[in-house]
Amino acid sequence: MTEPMYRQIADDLRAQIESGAIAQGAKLPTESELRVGYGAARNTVREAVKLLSSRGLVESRPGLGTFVTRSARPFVTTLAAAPLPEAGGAAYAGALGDSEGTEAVAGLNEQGRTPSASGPLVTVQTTPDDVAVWLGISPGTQVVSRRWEWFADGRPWSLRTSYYPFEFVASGATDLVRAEGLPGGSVAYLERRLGLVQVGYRESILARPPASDEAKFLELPDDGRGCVVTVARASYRQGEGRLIPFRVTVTVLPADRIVLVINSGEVPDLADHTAPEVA
Amino acid sequence: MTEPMYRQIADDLRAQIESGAIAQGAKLPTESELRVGYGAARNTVREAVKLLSSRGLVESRPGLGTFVTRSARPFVTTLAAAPLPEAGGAAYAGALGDSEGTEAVAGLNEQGRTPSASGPLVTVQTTPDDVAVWLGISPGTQVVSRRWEWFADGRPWSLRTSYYPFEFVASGATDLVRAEGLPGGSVAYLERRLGLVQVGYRESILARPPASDEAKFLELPDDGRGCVVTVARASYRQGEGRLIPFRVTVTVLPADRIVLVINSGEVPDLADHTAPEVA
DNA sequence: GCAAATTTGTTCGTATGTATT
DNA sequence: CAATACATACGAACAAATTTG
Repeated sequence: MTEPMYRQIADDLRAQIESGAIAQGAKLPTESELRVGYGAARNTVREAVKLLSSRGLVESRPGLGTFVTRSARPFVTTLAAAPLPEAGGAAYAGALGDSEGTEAVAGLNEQGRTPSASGPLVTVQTTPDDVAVWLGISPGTQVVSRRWEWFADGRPWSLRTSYYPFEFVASGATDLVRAEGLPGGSVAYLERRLGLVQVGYRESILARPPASDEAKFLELPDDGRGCVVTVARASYRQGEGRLIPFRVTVTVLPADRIVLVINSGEVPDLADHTAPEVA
Repeated sequence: MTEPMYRQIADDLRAQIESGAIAQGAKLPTESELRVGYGAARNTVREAVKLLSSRGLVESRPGLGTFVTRSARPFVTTLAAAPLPEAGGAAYAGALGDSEGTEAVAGLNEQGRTPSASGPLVTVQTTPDDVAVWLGISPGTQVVSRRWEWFADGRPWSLRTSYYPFEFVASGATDLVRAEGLPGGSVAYLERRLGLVQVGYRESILARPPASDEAKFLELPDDGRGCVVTVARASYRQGEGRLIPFRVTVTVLPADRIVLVINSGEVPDLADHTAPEVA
């Protein structure tokens, strides 16, 4: 029942970090010092440090040393804003995903962050299987995908990809395949062009390890540590006596730098009462 | 700029897994076989396998071998249900956190899952710093914490801890310190006993590595792989001309087994149109 | 029930490469 | 260039878990 030595060392170091005995940003003892201090082989203390590193508690840099990770102020994103039942046109407007311009990240401005985006990368492709299910179309059908890369304060912040049935383009929504932002957002464009009115949407949130392209863009270490949070939104319109999905947007965010917020009923302004950020 | 050998091996194995050449649940070659196959030392192929393991792609079991992880059907939890403005009493009722009984997990029943809970573990403690901020009370103040352990299908599903200012007990809400469920939930109890009416709440979602006690209960491997999703809810009441937080509930869920869903406006039933679950 | 074989887990030692100052 | 510190790679030995004969 005795713990392996590298776990004991890791637990000891973790306790020192969490108690503040080793402060944020401070340098850990070098591997040689740890080797002597714990009376273990260098490989063994490396196992311990790797455990902490894979948990994100410390970061190692060759030639410099190993440092306690600084927790950065997270980007706060408000998900489901209060419903806007009296707005004309679309009955519901969401904070994350409707707009393609800077409106989509207005919340970041309020936090004193400066958001920016790459233009959309537009591709026509065979539907990914999962997207086909959400859009209610047959696997193998063509879809238009529009991918944006978002930055906040110059740091990568999110990857957002929207999928539309290709038939929308054939029906006249030709701007969908132009690599430019759609004024007012794609939902408004589809309403103008095809008369599709968004009456609601469903968002699914999950956390998972990053794909390699995601890890690369979001600057997540490619060693399996850290994960991404994805917010997948299916937008619905009324049609044929039932609700029909007409767009899917997937937003991928780095888990260690974001907080998602949902307000229900009457709540104070975020500035007045900070959102819970669990340590 | 050449990739380290253990990464090349990991990439090769990952490609085989993702292409299906090694099926879900199938056994990887043993470390000895991999050593011969890749012409590397055993420690090197172990590094490669560890990388995949920390990403959750494979699981190793002593004496048996290493197997491709089976992706389980996730538990779907609906977060912000449609607002209930016409309900008497509390203006807003939430799906996750208001009720202490089985109502809180009714959604699981609909999925054919059988939820169960341990009784609450009640403690009176000094306020954790973060909780103090959300409750708007001074650090060092006493709070009542009520922790529930939830299971679904016999598997651990979530840890839920609610915090209340201790003054509520002194003011007459003495049942808060009893280790029993409160009929109708604690929000209803506080309204009956103290006249506190919940007018809204804010939920903050984030993903982070598990604390060691969380990893233990949720049966997450203690090797840093995997993370937890936390949903922290601050509940507000109207008072003194402003909104005052009166309760904080933190729910901790295993990231690899859950999906959070938010509905806005008109959406189909979940059973009719499956929530997006991004692969 | 027990012993052997198989497979992963832990620990050590050593050597060399690479990034930073 | 030299010193420092982490990264990679190899080899070896023993421990612990599991299955099989």
